[in-house]
Amino acid sequence: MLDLGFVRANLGLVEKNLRDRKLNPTELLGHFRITDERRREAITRMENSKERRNRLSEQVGALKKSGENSDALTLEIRDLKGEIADLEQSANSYDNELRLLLSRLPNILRDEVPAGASEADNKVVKEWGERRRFDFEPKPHWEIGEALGILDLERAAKLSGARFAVYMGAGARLERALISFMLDMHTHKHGYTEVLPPFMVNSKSLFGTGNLPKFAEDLFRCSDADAEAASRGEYKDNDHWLIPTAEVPVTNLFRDEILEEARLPISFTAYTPCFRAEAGAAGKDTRGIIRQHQFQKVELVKFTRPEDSDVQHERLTRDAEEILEALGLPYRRVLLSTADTGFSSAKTYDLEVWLPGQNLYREISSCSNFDAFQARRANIRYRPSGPKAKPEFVHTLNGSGLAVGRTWLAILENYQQADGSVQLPEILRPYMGGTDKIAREP
RNA sequence: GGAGAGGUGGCCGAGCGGUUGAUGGCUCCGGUCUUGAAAACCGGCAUACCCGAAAGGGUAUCGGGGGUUCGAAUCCCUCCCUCUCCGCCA
Repeated sequence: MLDLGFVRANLGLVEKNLRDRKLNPTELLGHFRITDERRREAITRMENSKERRNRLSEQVGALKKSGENSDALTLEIRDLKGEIADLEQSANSYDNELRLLLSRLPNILRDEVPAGASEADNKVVKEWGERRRFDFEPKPHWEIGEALGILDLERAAKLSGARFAVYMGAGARLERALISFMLDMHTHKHGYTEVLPPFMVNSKSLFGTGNLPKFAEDLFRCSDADAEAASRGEYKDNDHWLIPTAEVPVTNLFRDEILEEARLPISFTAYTPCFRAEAGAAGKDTRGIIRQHQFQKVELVKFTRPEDSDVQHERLTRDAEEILEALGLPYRRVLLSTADTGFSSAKTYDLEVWLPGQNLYREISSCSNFDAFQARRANIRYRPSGPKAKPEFVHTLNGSGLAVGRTWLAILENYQQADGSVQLPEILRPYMGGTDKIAREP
């Protein structure tokens, strides 16, 4: 969320930011000025009436104390009460309207984010690794997986419908191996603390990371969660939604807290399944396990001082890249354009892995700097040391380190052999019981 | 799920209808003292919003919401959370 005072003072900039993101400023910002004015007017009138009530009430107290009659004042206050209730209602309604408006405004993009109209304008800033040359026609992962008997999409559909997967045998173990390998690397080598958070969160948490109110349709919710209420700006702490990413529970760990500066930066890594409704993605990526309602992911989350977030963003992105490098998977780093950068993010790098079976690069990680945008929504602050010592919002960052399902399929496609087996990258072998390949069981 | 106890400022902890944003202690910040530090002493220290050029003023906030009252941290209702005991359970 942007700061109200900031939006008021920089309306032009906010509007430009919306245009850069290819969003509609009229729709999102339409009555900001008017709503803001009406809200302030209503608040001022309400507070003036309350002040009068408080003064009169004080006088009643004084009269009662000295044993004098206070009936006249009491009656006057009674009249005031109705007036206050009306003013309060109107002030609240303008206040809610403005807050909802504010909460739907995306983060301000960094200057270095390339201008663009779509993902086609994303900028490749780096390429790593050599694409393997095959002496046979490389297959897509769904063919390799089904043939090896380690991926069963048909039975998954029977169990749960489209966009689910069942991993079998070495396939299941490979998923688990990848999770362990990634967590080990991030905790041992990159200095992250491992977290195992709940896989369900309340709507307050989803507001904190920016998933609500705008993206309710992307989420799976439990029977106690009310999407309608969330769209009105009501966020509960006792309802349940399935997490779309570990970013939500992990970022919200410090919601409504003040951190000691000496603790920063804080780096967490978490493995969780992720649940996404994928509304609006109908017909997209229907083959294989590219786009699932449930997938596993190892996430990286950082909390930093404002002045450190850019450096930490680079570092976090490197931490994710090192997983790909350790696995020997060719990838490229892409700086997302203004149109493709997510709602809460000020700047995002995507890592795209090479998939020879489909002859394309595919997103496998997304690493973002959110500035104070999430911290403001979730009220996550730190106390700077020194004479000023006033709490300030931290900066939050996160990135996939990596999406496990997509890593799984990248290994199948990149390491497939002519005989249908899949060679395992050296570094994974200890996690796979010492075997060096996945082959069809005889 | 049932019974009981409790949720107060960065932390601990008083207050249990009347100028209480809230006693006190700790932490933190500034100062005195000291060669320096510690100790001691003095002073300062919540947040958001509204009005105001500013100085300053106002409103709200004692887990959340609602109610009673001229007036609520204090009384009532309700929800949430924590702790203890019982039950159930992977």
